[in-house]
Amino acid sequence: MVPARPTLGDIAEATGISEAAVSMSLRGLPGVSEATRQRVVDVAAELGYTRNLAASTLAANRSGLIGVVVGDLHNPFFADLSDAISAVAKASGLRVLLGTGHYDRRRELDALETFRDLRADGVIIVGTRIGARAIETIDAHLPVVAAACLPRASKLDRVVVDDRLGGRMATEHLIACGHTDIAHIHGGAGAGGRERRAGFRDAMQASGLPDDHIVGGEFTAESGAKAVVEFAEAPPTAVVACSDVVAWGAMAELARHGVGVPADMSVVGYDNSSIAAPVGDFLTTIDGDRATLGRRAVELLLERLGGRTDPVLEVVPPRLVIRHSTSPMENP
Amino acid sequence: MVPARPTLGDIAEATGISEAAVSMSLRGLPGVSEATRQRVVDVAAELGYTRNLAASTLAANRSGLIGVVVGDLHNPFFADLSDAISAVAKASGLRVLLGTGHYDRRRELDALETFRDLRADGVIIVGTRIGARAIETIDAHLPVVAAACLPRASKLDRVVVDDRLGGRMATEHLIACGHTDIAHIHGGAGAGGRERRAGFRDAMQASGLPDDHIVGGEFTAESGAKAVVEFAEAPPTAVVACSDVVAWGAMAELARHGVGVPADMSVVGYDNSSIAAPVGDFLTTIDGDRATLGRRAVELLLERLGGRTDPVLEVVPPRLVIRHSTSPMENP
DNA sequence: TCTTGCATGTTAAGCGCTTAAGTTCTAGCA
DNA sequence: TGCTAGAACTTAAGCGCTTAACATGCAAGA
Repeated sequence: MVPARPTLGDIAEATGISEAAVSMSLRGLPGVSEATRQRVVDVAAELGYTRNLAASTLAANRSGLIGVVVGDLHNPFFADLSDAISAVAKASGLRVLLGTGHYDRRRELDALETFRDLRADGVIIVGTRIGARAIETIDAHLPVVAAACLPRASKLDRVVVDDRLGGRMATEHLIACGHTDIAHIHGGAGAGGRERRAGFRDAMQASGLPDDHIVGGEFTAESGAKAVVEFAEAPPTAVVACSDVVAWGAMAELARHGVGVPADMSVVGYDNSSIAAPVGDFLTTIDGDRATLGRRAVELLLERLGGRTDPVLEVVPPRLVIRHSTSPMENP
Repeated sequence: MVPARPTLGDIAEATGISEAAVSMSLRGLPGVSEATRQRVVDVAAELGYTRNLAASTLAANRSGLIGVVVGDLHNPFFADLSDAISAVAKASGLRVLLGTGHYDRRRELDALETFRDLRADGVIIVGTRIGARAIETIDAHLPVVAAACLPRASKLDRVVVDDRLGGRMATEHLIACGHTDIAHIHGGAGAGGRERRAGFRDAMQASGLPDDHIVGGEFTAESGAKAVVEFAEAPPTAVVACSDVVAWGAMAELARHGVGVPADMSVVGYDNSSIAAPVGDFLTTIDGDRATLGRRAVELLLERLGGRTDPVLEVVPPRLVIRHSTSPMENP
């Protein structure tokens, strides 16, 4: 363990070339002949050289690292987003490390501070609950981009999904299918819950339909199941759920009552999460476009590193994914 | 952004104390009077000092960082395990960073190498598919502990759940409930799949029951759903799934077909993951004891750092968690 | 009164790298 | 032939910290 890892100096000695030239060779900088570079690379491989990131960070004042602080690893939406971020960052030659806090503000902040201390080039926070003040303190040191969350730190770059639009799109899809009696299972104060509900209302009002058939209250499957029970007396013909999980809970309950989806009732979910997978290619849902979200987050970070200073708020439109849980209203 | 962060030197100047003394003060080392320490701490706070981890890592040849390489963020078992690791490590004064590869060997290796280059004090790999050779190369530089996966690198410390026992426990529970027609939805070559299946067979054989009703093949919800379709012709009365996700997929499909759980069919999952939450306090499952797994992984790492050199393989027994997805067989 | 010893510092070297500012040396050109 | 430009390096300073080795002053024991 730790058997004196070779350094640039060792390579320099072995090749008879100066440390500086070795460094330049290894990093592919101009100013070294191709023959020399090749020799250096060969010797480095032979010696099992690995560059010391601590040393190069210190010397160059750049680490080539970006940190991602994820609020909750269990949320598949965030997991997808982190994956997207990693992929894009890697393409830009940056390495990505994750920190997590499992919704514990203190631990989230720890992660953020670790990245700051590490001299990461920048940080992307994903669905965290860190306070605006704490973020601004960090942002003074290294650029912070918020993805899928909206801290009230005005000077930050932020990328979010337009959940209100998403709620509207889901509802409009059902209206276009001919449904008029549509209920919404809402998610209360959870992430995007309010906006999605507002979108539902927008769509219903725009079509002159009643917008007050709203039940539920949480982002859980139970909430979905309970909602179904609640409107058992006077069931709507279609439902907009605030998330796929909720939709799934509702559908499970409907199945138990012998209500077929979409035959007897159409259901739209939200998130296009992998949680929709159990129901196969089944659930019509709203896709939050994690790929775009992740890509833009990295791009905004790169722009900041490139010198931009004015904050950007970017709203990514969601996408309606029509599958098989919704169907046109049959004319009676 | 990056407005010349204060250094130890700045604090030294501001307090009129040497850099060395400032360093010792900030780290709480002996050799400095309490009065001086307090003064240093105050001035540091006032100046907004944050320690440069790159510099201290370089100088001390220790980073206080441990890396966790997670195979798949979407697997809630791994997410839980990472959480457990973070918590324990933090209690030992170590900071934890995550790297992920989303089951891409190359990207997993990238993460591992990043930690090596960062001079992390050690690495815990969680359910990754990195090859044994690659791991041993890294292990030569910094201690690597494998959790919930069994790379064939013999010199490594490893902590695993006794999945064979777990599979047996799940099956025995159903047998104890009076079931005799029990199927297993297996997970193929995925982590623990083989062992869980072997455990299923152990239990069935021990009770003289047929052990060949095995379907499925992957650790996905789809696989679970497909399995249900596969045995639609001659459904068993109980099912042992190789994971909660798979059980969940199966149950979703069962629900669609109007098959009640546990009324018409008992289902046991595996992992006791938070994914069991959508189904509330519902899914009977095998608990892999992530807390113990995570704690032991960190402890083994600390022991390595403390000087132990002989490899350890630790097997943690699982626990049966009886909930409401299984019920005694009704006598016909 | 003269050591000892401890508490409280200080000095200085150095961790492994990057980079600005030289130094050679060769080739091209008038 | 002499001059210059560029290619291909080398030198040396320094990034911000840690740490071993050394200094200093003061209380206590002989």
